[in-house]
Amino acid sequence: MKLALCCISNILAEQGHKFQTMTYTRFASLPRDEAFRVLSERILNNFIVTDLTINHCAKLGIAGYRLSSSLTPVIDHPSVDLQLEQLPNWSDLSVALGNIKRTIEQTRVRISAHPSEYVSLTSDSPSVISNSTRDLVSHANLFDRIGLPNDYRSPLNIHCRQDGDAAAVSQQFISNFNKLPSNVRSRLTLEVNDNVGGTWTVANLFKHFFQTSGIPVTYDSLHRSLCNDGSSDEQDFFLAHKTWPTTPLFHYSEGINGTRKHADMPTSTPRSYDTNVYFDVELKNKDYAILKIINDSRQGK
DNA sequence: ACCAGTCAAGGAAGC
DNA sequence: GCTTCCTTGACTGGT
Repeated sequence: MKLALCCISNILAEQGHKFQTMTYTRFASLPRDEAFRVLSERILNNFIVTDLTINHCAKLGIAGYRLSSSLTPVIDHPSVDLQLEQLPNWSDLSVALGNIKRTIEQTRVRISAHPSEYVSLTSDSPSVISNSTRDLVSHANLFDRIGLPNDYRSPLNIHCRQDGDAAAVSQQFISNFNKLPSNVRSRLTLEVNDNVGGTWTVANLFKHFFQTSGIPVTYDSLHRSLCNDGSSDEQDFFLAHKTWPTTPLFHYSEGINGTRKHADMPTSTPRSYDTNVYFDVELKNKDYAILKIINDSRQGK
């Protein structure tokens, strides 16, 4: 069983290596040159922190890393829609991307991403679909820039958040999915939802997305416990497991007092049922939580 | 230096 | 139907 860090290393953050962001509102309020200067410096910082974080994972024995989905703020906003090449520090950004690519090649840390929960491929609103498409394409293009495989070894994992008639909702999803560029389609996976009594259990994802379209199902221990149709954890784990043509990338998290709110630290360890699997660890203390799981499992707890 | 409010998104859930 | 909630951490502006 291999563990993966989600977005932020708390250890590096304490050392001052933090991601930066910028809102569209702020960007639009500044004079153009100033806005571009601040934005491009923050994006460069984010690429540098990403490179540091992947190296950090490798050093700690953390086998995977989920990229932050806020590495390149503002540029994907519908009113901005910029390419990285159009930023004033593109040559520096290009070097930083090359460094990330080399780090991934050297460390062999498995890279993934989990685009915003607001990405929706089932909405009736054309603007929601176009915004979601732009977001997914941006992720996939960044993946390409840093040399990630164009398949499920580097998954782009999202949810189908629309509840309702499973067949109808999935049909609408697939209709929009089919319009996506291949570098998105070949990486896209769907995760079990966390809404109680929701439509998108592992079993429904399996039936309406994997069996019809071959889309892998991302098992999540906490979401599954909240959203299931009476099936056991083991049943759902294995059902999801066989949808992956490569080693699955699943999620492990623990809720506080039975809620979906993520706990700071683990009180248990992910169950891999003796299979080969990666787990994104969605606990708030991040790498501290992962190190605890690693230490606990070494001690046979 | 610190603190509270802001930002950003789309669907769910509650009036 | 409308409002609020959900979620997150860095930014922002006022003190």
